[in-house]
Amino acid sequence: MPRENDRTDPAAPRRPRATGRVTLQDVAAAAGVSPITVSRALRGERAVDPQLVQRVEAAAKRLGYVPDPAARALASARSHHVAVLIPLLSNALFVDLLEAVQRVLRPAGYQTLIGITHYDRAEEEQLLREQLLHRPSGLIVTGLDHSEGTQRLIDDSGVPCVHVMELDASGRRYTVGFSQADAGAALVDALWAAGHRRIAFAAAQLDPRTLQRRDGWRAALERHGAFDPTLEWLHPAPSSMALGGHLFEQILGVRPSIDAIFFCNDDLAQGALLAAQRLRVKVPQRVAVAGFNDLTGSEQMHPALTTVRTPRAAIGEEAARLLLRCMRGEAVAATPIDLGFEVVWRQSA
Amino acid sequence: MPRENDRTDPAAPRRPRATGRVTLQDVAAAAGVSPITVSRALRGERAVDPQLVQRVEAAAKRLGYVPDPAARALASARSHHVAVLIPLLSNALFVDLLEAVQRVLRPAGYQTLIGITHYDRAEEEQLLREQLLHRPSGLIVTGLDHSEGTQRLIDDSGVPCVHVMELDASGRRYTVGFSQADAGAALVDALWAAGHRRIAFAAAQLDPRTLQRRDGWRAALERHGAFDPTLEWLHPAPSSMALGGHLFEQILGVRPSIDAIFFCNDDLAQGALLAAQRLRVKVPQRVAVAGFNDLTGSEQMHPALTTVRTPRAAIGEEAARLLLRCMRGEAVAATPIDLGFEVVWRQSA
DNA sequence: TTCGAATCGGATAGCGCTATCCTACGCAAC
DNA sequence: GTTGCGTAGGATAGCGCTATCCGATTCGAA
Repeated sequence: MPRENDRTDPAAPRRPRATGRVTLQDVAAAAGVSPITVSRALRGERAVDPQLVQRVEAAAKRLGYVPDPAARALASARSHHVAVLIPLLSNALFVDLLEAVQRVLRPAGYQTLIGITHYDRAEEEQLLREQLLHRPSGLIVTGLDHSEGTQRLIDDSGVPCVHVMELDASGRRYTVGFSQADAGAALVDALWAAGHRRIAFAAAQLDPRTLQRRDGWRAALERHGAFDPTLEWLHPAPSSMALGGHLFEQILGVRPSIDAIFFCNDDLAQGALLAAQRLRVKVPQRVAVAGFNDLTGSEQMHPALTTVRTPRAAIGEEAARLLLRCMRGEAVAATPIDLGFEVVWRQSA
Repeated sequence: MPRENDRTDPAAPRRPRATGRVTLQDVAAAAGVSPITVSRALRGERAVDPQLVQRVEAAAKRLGYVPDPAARALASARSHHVAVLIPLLSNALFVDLLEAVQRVLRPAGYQTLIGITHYDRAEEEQLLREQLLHRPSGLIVTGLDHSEGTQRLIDDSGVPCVHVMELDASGRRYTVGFSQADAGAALVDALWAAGHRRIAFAAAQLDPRTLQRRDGWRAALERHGAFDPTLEWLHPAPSSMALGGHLFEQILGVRPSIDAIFFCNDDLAQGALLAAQRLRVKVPQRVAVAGFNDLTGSEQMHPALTTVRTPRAAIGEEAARLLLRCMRGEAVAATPIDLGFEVVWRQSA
């Protein structure tokens, strides 16, 4: 009896590698059609006789056929990956965004590749370069401000790309988000309406969106004739509750006349509220505190934090849906999708 | 002049698709060797003349060659993906873990595929099934408790798998973590040493690790002869600061004799501390509060939260390193890697 | 009727790599 | 010599899919 690898006749075809996988071939044989027809039937590509489609689908289901992503990617030069670039996962904002994106993309058959840029444009570029190797079908990136190389990679790749969290009215990019500047201004207007007059802006990280909020804060104050550059407190370090506490203490120490502080995000603001307790500073009587994003926990704070609720889950879903349409090849207008925001008034102001 | 697609001679080879990509072929031509030699030289597979290796590497670098992951995956039946399954991203614990994993795996050339199970065993199984399609080189999963199907998928796939956050002494699985039960017991001992006698355990989510902490709490109390089943408060809902507040209020209302509460995680405990402020309950005088994990913010709380610091970053790194060795085909003993924990004593107890 | 156009299944040839087999060569043992 | 064996480069054949070209058939318009 010949051994497994006995190859007396060199012309005999080599035994195929037994991978145990159900292939298109198997489905084709079972359905009595050619492999290419199976491929087309399952992808809904080109017109295929509905009866055949049904037969193919039945066979595929019966055999438990699942297409091989690698083979697909190699043959079509497109994977079913979607690359998502976000600055951080330690900010609940981006986690909510990401979960929403996956909720839409996964049922549609797309794998999300997550890239964490740490607010670093060079790292973003490097990540994008790596992810483009996988020939993603789509791209979701945070914000509009990228390195030249990043922008060129996006453009040259020809991969549909949706920018989230900011809006671009130029019509050259797909954007889903809201106006950070308007949101900043709206919060200031609310504080103004409540009687606060010396409204400071305290920020960390200083990413583009933070600075846009700052611009909104400034514009609103100028409108009220109450802008003063010494009200601006910018700190380049990453946001944290601890830093929020430090800023709070420092601001009140240096500028006691300030009667409200708009922190660029809820992390800082929560830290400030806790520092206020330690320092026995009455909020909002002595000074009002407001944050941005309305993270979980902000409502539990004591006093509860006044903040701006941002629609990150909706942004994620909408961005994913928009991307799906682009990836399907539909012609979609690049109109900015503004999902707005909401000032949430609570006891801290 | 013939048009691009002018094909007068049907026997002439079709023009290759111009993808613009630098392939192995190109490098081979530039280095004056065959493609397979380039492949071997770059992968360090088999013995290749060092001079040739150098020539090939130089050519690859000069041309900017980067291997195509899809082609590689298809030919070798192995991608350079590592699938990571974690319950949540909204818990900083897992974010820290994930960042550490990526910090080790990315420089080694591996892409992480993140799967979020939402503490749902069926969803975990489904995610794993999808991710295995990509033929990952390795797997990192949270905990030891999985559905039968999940376990079978892992075993049958033959993909090296590291379990994190718990330890398994059976020697049949790779595990990196610490003893959740010991950590729970250690915290109880510390509370006991500080004079607390009626120590409640309050938990949400009720995942396996939470219950192990409960077991540690119970074992310690029994050792001290102070166990009482009415001290146990389990709530199946997901953890949140809000829920922590509710539990705190409820526990003190129903069992006023309780003088310390061990919350199964810092989220709940932080919520409890905030609720204490609202309710004007003195912590730790009236009741001590302790948490678990030492998340950012716990130190800022007022009073600062007593908790257990868990080495999640170290766990992520160690797990990734272990996995790398397995993926390289090294024979690695499946000894549990215990990275310990540390009780962090602060003002809340 | 005739011809162009539209429709749809199939044959063929890769996508860019790696597994596998093969062979040439050098070197030591007998 | 010759046999044996280890070493290292190369030829060949896919991995499982899809792009592309073909051709048979149908149909409406001229």
